[in-house]
Amino acid sequence: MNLRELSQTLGLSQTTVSRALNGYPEVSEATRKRVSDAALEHNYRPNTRAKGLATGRSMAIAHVIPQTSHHEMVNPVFADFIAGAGEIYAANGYEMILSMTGGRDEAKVYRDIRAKNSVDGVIVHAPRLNDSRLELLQEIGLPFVVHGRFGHETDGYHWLDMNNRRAFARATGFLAELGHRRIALLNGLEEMDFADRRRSGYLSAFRKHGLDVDDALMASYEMTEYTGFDVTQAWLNLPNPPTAILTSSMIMAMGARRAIHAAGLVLGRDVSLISHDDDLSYFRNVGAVPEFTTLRSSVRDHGRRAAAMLLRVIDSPGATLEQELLEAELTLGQSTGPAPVPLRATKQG
Amino acid sequence: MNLRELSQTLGLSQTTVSRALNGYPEVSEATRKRVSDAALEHNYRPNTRAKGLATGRSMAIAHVIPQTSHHEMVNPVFADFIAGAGEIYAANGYEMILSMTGGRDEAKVYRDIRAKNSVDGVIVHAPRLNDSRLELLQEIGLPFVVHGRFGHETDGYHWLDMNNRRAFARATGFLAELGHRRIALLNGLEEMDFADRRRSGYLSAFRKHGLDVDDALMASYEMTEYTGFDVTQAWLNLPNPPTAILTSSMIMAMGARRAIHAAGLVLGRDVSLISHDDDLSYFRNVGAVPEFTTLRSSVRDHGRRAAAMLLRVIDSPGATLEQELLEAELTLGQSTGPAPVPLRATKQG
DNA sequence: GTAAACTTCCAAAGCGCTTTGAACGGTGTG
DNA sequence: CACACCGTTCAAAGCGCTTTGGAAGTTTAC
Repeated sequence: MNLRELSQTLGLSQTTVSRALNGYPEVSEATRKRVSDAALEHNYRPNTRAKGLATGRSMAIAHVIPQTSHHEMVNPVFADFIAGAGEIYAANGYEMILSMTGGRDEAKVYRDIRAKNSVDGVIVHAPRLNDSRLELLQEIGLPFVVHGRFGHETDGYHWLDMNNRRAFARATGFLAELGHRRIALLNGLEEMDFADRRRSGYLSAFRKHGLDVDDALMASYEMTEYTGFDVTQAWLNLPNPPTAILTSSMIMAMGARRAIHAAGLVLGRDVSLISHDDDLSYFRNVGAVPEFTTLRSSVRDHGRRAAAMLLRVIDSPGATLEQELLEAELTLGQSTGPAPVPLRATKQG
Repeated sequence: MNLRELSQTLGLSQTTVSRALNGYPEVSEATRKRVSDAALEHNYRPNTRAKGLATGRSMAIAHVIPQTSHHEMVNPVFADFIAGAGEIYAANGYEMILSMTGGRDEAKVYRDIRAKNSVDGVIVHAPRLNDSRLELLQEIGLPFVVHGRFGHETDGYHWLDMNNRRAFARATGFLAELGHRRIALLNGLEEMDFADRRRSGYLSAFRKHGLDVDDALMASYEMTEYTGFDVTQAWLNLPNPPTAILTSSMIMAMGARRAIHAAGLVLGRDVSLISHDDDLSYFRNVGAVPEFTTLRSSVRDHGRRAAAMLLRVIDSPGATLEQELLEAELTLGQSTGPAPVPLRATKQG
């Protein structure tokens, strides 16, 4: 059933039917009712493409997923982010199209999207420290919202980010106040913006608490379970191992936990652990007292907010610069405790 | 740059330019070259919507992600499946649109997709045992491929599935041959088709090896880490605990491993564990001898195959019924070993 | 040299929608 | 009664592409 057929069965013009369905004022309530009843009865939906062609709007948003690395091809947090964004799109009649850059030229993917005119806007994922995408996107003039920020270039574009720096400063400070002086950081890949901000927060707390930075205790890797295990195991074998570890993802934290157990140590007593937690549904850190102390920030919620932001930007372009910085919540769990005694002793010496 | 502009700069008609770019024979090689050079130079891409409107094909595939349950809202394996499918779509000029049913009426989502005419086909995820979608999809006449099967209704539609029954029969048999007699099954939600087939395979091995089925050792839950932990912990506290556990997902296996460690037991010695493994990139079970013994079947590969299948179905509708059953690979790791002695003794008694 | 057969290109219609500009009938006003 | 005005409806153009049905121009066949 298309518009022409529907209008014919109603004995009305396409114009009137179209207007009735789209809520235009120049149609009487009586006919509007008649039209929408008929539309419902025949399960009429306007053809997406025809509507898009006529309006110049496609009612679709693209999420461009970069291939961040060889192993971490699909970061599991994308799934939750996208689920959140999808809620907003569904509620607003938008479609979500997903496009993985794979091995292809990233710039080409964006340019294609622009040239094909198939979406009204883009959500940019996984911004890097020196990311050519900012310039590119501004050049091609496609509305976009970034989940995160592009290094020091934080102005002139719309973004939504978690306050990574403050979160990791806070967590590091919390551990320092528990007496830990050897605090390790198990971070994501160095070139990622979030990883840089987290390290920066970590280091600022070191300065504030007068701790000595040890490069050996800062690692940047793909955020897989096995990396978490390997790195932690290596750290625990150090002559002067860390008494506390900060990890950038729950998956890494699970690997770290495994290494700690494997070494015969007890989490929260021998080694403290704080992880950033995207609050993924299938990893939920539950219980009266959760197992892990975490910096929690729901990536699903980020998805919702970023999507809503993009829709606002599309609706009123150039209205305001939308920038939202979300705070992570430090949630106490059983994985943190005071620094073990032997190290407290060295702290005094 | 659109077709009209491009044809004007070339001094050709839109017809000729369109044909040149789409490889039609009635255009000389010389002009074809001239046209495609100009298209490249101006970065011309045909407008997706206009092309779709004209051809009646939208060059897009929808993946409809059901909300399987409250907690496991976004099954993490979808991400990898979709990444695999995305490769195929990208290589064939298709777009992938993602649509989560969320809390909405599932049938309505499919009907809308059909009525809006915005995709050429659908991949159906997470089929259930009694799933009304089969009838619905056949009624509305939208090409579709199912990842999995709809219960006993295995004919009359295109599907790609893993041989869940055989895989779990094999793993159970393998454990039985190692002397285990108390083998537990930690499965996904009961209404899911895959869970039913896995239990059926598990039970068939019980019959074959003359083992006694104990309902207390069969659990069906959402496949989260915490469920894996909780259920395993409860099992280990049983007066007559299992000596081996089969899990339906690596995430559950990780929870199970945690419970085994927490009980002071050693994986592969005190308790054996075999998990189904979707071969997710961030959970990859690596190492010379992998930690877990698994039934491995790359869900990313499933995504590729299902996508390719759907494209074939769309290209030649009604050609053949495409049904592909993939075998999982039993990969030996360190999580399995002979049944511990005290239980071997009871086996004799 | 002319008809037939290709080759190469084009004008125009059509895909299903929105939207502009105009028409039509009914009301209120002077 | 004529006029303007308003509410309601419509015909037609246009979005950017493909494709049908020619129409030129070029080659081959007799």
